[in-house]
Amino acid sequence: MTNADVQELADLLKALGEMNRLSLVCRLCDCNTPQKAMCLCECCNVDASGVSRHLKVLSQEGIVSVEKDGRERNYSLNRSFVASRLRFLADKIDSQQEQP
Amino acid sequence: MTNADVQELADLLKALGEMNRLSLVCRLCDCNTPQKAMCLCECCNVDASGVSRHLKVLSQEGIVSVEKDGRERNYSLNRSFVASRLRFLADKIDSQQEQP
DNA sequence: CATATATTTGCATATTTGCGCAAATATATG
DNA sequence: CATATATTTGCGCAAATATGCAAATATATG
Repeated sequence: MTNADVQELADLLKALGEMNRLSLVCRLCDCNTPQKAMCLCECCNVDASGVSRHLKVLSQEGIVSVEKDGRERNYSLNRSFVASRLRFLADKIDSQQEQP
Repeated sequence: MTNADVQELADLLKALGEMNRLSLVCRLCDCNTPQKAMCLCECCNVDASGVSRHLKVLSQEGIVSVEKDGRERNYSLNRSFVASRLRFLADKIDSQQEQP
């Protein structure tokens, strides 16, 4: 695992490791259709601009996808991407190591 | 998933979501025996006090365990705990939701 | 006991981060 | 075009975070 790989994974975990962002992710997790940002405001304790910024972070990390629809944005969770990265780390972590 | 559950998970991810801390975790990941803090210094770009602080954060989140041995501390990764938390989130994320 | 080694802690500092508010932008609709 | 709605962005601020250095602490060893 290269240094860059570790950095990339750390960035992903950092994006997920904030209460309001993780709340957004959990909210999207429970939806099977893309959600408008306004609608997502309800699940965390910040105003619209804060939600916008959090969603931008999640989007930059590839955690959510955005779909433009008129003046609205529809967000959806990139389930397989996020789950696979988490499992990748989980697998690495609990695989037994050989004796050196 | 309660609000407190989300917060707890976010705290764990935040602890993992920092380059030097994740490097420490990866390092411990590749060892099957507890490692001394001094030895762990090599894998990240901070001095001993920085490593000490990072390990403290990891320890507080239950990510690593400490074992006192004279003037040294031996750290080991709590593999099953960390892996299970990551898989818990992965499972939640990529499980398909029912139509509402 | 004196000294060396391992680790932690206090302190200062630089940087990052999350936030709200107001303004800007984009787009729909009358 | 005027107005309403959705979202983003600039700005300032307070709190959190990461870091190094030096001092403190703990413990081993001569």
